[in-house]
Amino acid sequence: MGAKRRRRVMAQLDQAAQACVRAGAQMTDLRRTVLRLILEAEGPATAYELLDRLKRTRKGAVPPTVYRALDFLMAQRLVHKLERLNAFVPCAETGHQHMAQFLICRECGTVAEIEDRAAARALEHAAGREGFQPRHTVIELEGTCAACSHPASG
Amino acid sequence: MGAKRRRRVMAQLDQAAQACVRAGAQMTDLRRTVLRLILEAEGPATAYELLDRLKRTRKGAVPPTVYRALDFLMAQRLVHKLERLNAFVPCAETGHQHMAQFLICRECGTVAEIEDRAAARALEHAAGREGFQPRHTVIELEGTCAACSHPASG
DNA sequence: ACTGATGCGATATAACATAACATATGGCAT
DNA sequence: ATGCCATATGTTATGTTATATCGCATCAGT
Repeated sequence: MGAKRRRRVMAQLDQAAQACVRAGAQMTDLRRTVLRLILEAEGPATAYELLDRLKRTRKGAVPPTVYRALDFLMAQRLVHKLERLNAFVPCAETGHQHMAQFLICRECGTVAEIEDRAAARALEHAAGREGFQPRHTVIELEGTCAACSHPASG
Repeated sequence: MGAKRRRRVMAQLDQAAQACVRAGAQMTDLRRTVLRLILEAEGPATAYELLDRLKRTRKGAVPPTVYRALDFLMAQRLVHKLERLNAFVPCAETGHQHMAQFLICRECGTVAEIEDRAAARALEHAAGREGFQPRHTVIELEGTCAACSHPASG
């Protein structure tokens, strides 16, 4: 189903471009390409993996090239960084602001993004009690996913 | 209050040593020294900062020296790693297992460790709904602490 | 003494990220 | 059209964080 997937990626890229227009941000060729590479990746992609892929179509690409694009994409909330993996994934809920939470499987490397409102609220309240104003929150649960917990069951 | 503080660090080191005995783990000189450096630090300490300090008393210290000690201390839950900072802090609740949460101030660099049971429960439930078994959880809120939010108020 | 586990020394290198300065590109006021 | 500014990207170099690997020493259990 490569064709179907490519169409979905294209749609996501168009959505992202529109979001940038609304935000008054410039979705350039470079940024679009890096976002595409992230969307096309099977799982989390490291900056240097993205760089290697980027080089295929952009000869002079070097680390700052990709890190700048990543900074932009993160600022636009189109991409998340997984701090435990030093790797990047597309934002699953592009558009609305949210406190993303990630389930990282140690066995198969799969990453699932969830959004548990109760947990988010609880953390916001806990921060509030301390007089703390959160701007960016990292929530990453590392462990074993359902598939890897029930080996060869299905 | 240097003397008071030194006594507190000593007490924490002794506690840690006892915890290791109970766990059947060896608190060696190196590990004890690295833990002491972390306890003595004003805030989060990076591995290479610890290495520099360690070198003063241990000439041949190199990165693996400190990383091995850190791995041990984290396994014993005596030290936490802050993923956003690539830095290490002592565990505030040494002894009982807990899902630590950190409030990291961007202004002053202060890090507070809290433990909000409601948030922890919510995340555990959310993970459970996905069939995910968490082994290690990272929760880090980056923002502005109370002191930095109310500048020059006191 | 033998053996296996572990802790650490030592060297090298991998992986991740940014600083600093140069060059291009496009909008816009004159 | 020209000059100016802001933004994006190119370019070079370097800084920062972390691990692989091999070897030696120590020590508990047999």
